[in-house]
Amino acid sequence: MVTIRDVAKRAGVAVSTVSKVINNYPSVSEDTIIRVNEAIEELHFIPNSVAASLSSKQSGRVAVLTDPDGQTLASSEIMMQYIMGAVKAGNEARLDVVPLFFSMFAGMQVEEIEHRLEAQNIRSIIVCGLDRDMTALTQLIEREKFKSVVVDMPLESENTSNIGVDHAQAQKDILRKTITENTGPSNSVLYISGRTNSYVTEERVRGAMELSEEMGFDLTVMNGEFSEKKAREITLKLGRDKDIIACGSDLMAIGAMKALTDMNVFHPVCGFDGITLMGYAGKNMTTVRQDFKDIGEEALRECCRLMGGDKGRSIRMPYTLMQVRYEDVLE
Amino acid sequence: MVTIRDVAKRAGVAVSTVSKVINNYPSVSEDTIIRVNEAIEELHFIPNSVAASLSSKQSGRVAVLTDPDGQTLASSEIMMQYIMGAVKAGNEARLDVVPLFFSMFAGMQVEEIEHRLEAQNIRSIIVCGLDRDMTALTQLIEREKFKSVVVDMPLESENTSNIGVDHAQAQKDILRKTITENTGPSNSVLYISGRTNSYVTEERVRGAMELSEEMGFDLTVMNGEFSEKKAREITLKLGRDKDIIACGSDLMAIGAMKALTDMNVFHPVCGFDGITLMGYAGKNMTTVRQDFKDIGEEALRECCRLMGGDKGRSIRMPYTLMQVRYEDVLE
DNA sequence: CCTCATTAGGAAACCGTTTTCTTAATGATA
DNA sequence: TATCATTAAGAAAACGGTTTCCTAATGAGG
Repeated sequence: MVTIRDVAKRAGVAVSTVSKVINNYPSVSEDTIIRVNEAIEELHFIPNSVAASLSSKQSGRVAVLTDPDGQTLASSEIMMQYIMGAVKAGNEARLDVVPLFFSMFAGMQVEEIEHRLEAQNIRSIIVCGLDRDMTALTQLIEREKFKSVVVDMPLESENTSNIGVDHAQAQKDILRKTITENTGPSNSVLYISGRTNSYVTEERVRGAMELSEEMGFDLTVMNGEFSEKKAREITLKLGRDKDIIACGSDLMAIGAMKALTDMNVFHPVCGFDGITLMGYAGKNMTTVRQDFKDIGEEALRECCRLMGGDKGRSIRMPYTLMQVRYEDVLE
Repeated sequence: MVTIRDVAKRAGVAVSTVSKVINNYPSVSEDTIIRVNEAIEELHFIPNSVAASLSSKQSGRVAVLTDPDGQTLASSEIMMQYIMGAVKAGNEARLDVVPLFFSMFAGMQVEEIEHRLEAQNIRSIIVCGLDRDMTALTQLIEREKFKSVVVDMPLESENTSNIGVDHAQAQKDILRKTITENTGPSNSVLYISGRTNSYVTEERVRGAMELSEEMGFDLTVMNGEFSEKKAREITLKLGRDKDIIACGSDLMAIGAMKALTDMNVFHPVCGFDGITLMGYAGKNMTTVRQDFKDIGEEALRECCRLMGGDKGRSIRMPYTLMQVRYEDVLE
């Protein structure tokens, strides 16, 4: 393995100088920079990230915490996107990204989790799929020992940023689109919501309710708990008499659509997320497509900013409204 | 952060002694072990894996190389399972697992990939989703600079193990089951295969052909390239006159089933993999369920063995035949 | 009782970086 | 010309472990 010493020798400078060049420190002359970079090129030197992360409290590593075991079947796809995005951005920023899963910390106190993260030189965490009732993880973020970027939870502080789409607005948009594009009476909407301990549920429900006031349609909200099965049951019971079924997640939208199909009723259904599975569920479905990979990337970049000293903030990501078609799945 | 020095002080021994206790070295007295472990407990000491991996050529880190961008939509779920399994087992073995994606190495020569891995202190790699035409990655494995565990490729050497189910046997089993459980004539099977540059395709096709000889049914093999669309097209063209459609992957099975449904034909279809998506595709489908998470776990354990000095070998993992039902998806 | 082998434990070097000090050299100012 | 900043570069001390010696103590063998 070629080390920084080899480069230093080759360039005829001290190791510290090479390090400064690598990290773009000021107070290195143009000449030296060139000489060092040549040596780096010639020797195909790549700095050892493990050593860097050990010696530097700066170049910390960042953990992506996800919960692919979590409630929904869709989560595996979504979590993978988050991870891919973060790993990709981490690669570009020369930052080690380590994937961790909620299940690893099951039953642990905050302190222990903290120790475990410290023991991996983790300085920053990205948390995806956090619910209100996950106290240990929430505490972890709030104690601010780590720079945190939380996806879809309104946490914000000196060391904590949050990121995600504007769920309320997106819900309004997709629902409005669904209503206006369908010629039926559309004055009666069944909204099947996600679990109530989830922030996105609150927001999405709020969006739906606000729109119902604005447009003056009838809105029934039922708790589908993010469960396809539950959504199915609710739809079987109440779906027939409604004009439109709106769901707080794609998975529930699928459950609802299956139920409608079984009943031989053909109301439009809209979901939320934009998972691949949607393509397989039926016709006349729309959804809000979030770009989870982009979110993962941006979350990692935000980690860098926080580690660089920036204050926590709120980041809203774009989304798109889409008509679901099986043909799209076939690429 | 509490370090090994703190523990040493507390236990009244040298750092080296603590290290020996942590790593279960011999030549430490029972007494000392107990004292040290008490100190570890009391201080809540967790060894820093970064430092360990820097100082020790032994405690290397292992990379999981996956390709979730890859051809199939299913891959995101499958790759996630591999990663989860590996991370879980890595956690237990106190080994850092770092996720990497094929796309990161696109267009690179082996040497560069090697350097990049070395620069992360990676000593062992798990490769999932490798195809015959990925020369750089194949070379990477064959140069044996790293201990490799390859999923579903028959690579084996001093430093290389392979792991996976017996694809030929599994294909025979699922096909036999599909044939015997369906009362129709069943003397004519359409087999839609995966891409030909893939080892699993060879094996699965071999299995189907062997069974066709053994049981004396008619077998037509078509190349579906692991594509749902292609499988759909093939089925539209040839499916009607067959009795059974067998596919080299679930995704293709779904494409085939959709095509049959569109044609109002109801032949049994069998796939391969056991992805969640199958539950949404239709009735009368069977598949071979692989436990990708288990494979990931076992792969990581094999990395440990290889790093411990064991020679490479071949590991066959169990699989199950299953009837696909939407109800199962609803758990 | 002396020698030799064996064992328990410690001191110190090392892994490959970063970072903090120093020092030397340069140029500006008085 | 003497003084003081300022800048470029190097030496050395971290970072938190592992590992390689080395020493002291113990017990066995003669």
